[in-house]
Amino acid sequence: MLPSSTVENYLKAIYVGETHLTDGQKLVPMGQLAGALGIAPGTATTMVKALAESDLVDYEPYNGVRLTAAGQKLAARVLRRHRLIELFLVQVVGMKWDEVHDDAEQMEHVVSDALIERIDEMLGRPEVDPHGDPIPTADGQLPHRTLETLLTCPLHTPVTVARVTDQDAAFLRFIESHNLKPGQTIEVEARDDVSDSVRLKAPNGVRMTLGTRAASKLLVTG
Amino acid sequence: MLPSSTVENYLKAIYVGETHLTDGQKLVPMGQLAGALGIAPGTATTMVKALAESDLVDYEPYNGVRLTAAGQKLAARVLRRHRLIELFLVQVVGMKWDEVHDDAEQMEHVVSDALIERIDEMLGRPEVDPHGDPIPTADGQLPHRTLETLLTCPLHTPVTVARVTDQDAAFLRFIESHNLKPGQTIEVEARDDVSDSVRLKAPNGVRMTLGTRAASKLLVTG
DNA sequence: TCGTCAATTTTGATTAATCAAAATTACACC
DNA sequence: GGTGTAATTTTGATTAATCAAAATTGACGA
Ligand SMILES: [Mn+2]
Ligand SMILES: [Mn+2]
Ligand SMILES: [Mn+2]
Ligand SMILES: [Mn+2]
Repeated sequence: MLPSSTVENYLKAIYVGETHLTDGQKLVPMGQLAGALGIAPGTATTMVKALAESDLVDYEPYNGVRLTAAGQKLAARVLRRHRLIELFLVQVVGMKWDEVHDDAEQMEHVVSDALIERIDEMLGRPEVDPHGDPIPTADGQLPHRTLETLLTCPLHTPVTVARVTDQDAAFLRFIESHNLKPGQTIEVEARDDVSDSVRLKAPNGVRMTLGTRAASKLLVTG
Repeated sequence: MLPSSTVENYLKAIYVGETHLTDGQKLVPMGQLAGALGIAPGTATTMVKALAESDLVDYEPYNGVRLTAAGQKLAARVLRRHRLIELFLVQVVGMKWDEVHDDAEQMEHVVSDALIERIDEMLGRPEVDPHGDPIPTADGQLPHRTLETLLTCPLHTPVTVARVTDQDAAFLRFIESHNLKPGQTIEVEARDDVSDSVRLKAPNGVRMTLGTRAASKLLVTG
């Protein structure tokens, strides 16, 4: 009756996948799900049918999958654990923000509710993890902030980095080494479509240029 | 190639089982192993044959099982993790010593080497866990202390509690509430075979009586 | 309208871990 | 030395999770 790590990973992937859906879409395609989980497409289909059987998802063959209320609750719980654990490993244990993801990926499935509560308390009921990702509340709500990317925020205006949407360790180290972690204030000076780049001023006043691909992964508040 | 949680649990159970063997015995009986893991005897037989195939154990049908050097190394690693995690949860996270076992039982299989090293460092390379159980060293040695139980230690002589060999939460709470945790100094005042009991003086001077069963679970140093 | 093709599903297998219950074995006792 | 019993092993099945490759579907462009 209690969900396996595998089931938890599927639900979490669907949950996150839903937040990435463009505009009107309501279903996460099976291919995207399989890709996110690193499994064969056929495996995802089989598993999703089983999840539908347990009323954790709604499944429309050939269209995709969506969480039910029950599925959402479980998924939010796992995501909450993941992000609390990441923050705990950084703040309390002193690990680096680029090395906590894999541990959190495993620990999210096994730590007790008592330990999670203890962690949440130690951290002072935090709202975001080390990457600026919002932490679902204990009752399953995912706080939503409207953020802009470096591609859409106003030019020549100080903005604060709020979130980095790429868990890749090399990318995170790059961000850190250039003082672009969440909390830092920066300013976009120019964008150029032709050169596919964004020029900005880092907190220390240093100028630097990012490709648009990378720039789109930095979310900021005005 | 990397051992599953299940394999790690088998190896750890055999490892601990070996330390409980009376004098000349060298093999852990299958029944004892199955009992320790809470699985059916036939399951243990099947699994142990697979472990033998991987050269992690030596298996003598109808006699029992023993770890090879390779098996010992893996088992010591898991036990080290378990005990470091328990101590970490008590010392750093502030959990109680009677509630950390189950979390450690799961986390021992999933946390990264980097996290374990960080924990070991934070704790100052500890030698024993919250229950006084010795922590295997990073190179797989299990430090051995010769301890006596409350049934064998000298009478009317101050002794220090060094280890409590029962993970049961109710028992641990009892020990704690009577100030008998490792580190406390106590004195055995009398033993009586007929009444099956041991009378002792707790640190605060309070007199109390334990049954021999319970008394045998408290290990002390002179 | 139709064909193509990418996405998806189905099929057939495999691996790991487990159980219940039947069969076997060892050994201790008479 | 036989025999009974407890421990152990074997047998036959089940469940969860996965893959590769074949089959199917559906949407879009010609
Ligand atoms: Mn996970
Ligand atoms: Mn994160
Ligand atoms: Mn374990
Ligand atoms: Mn312990």
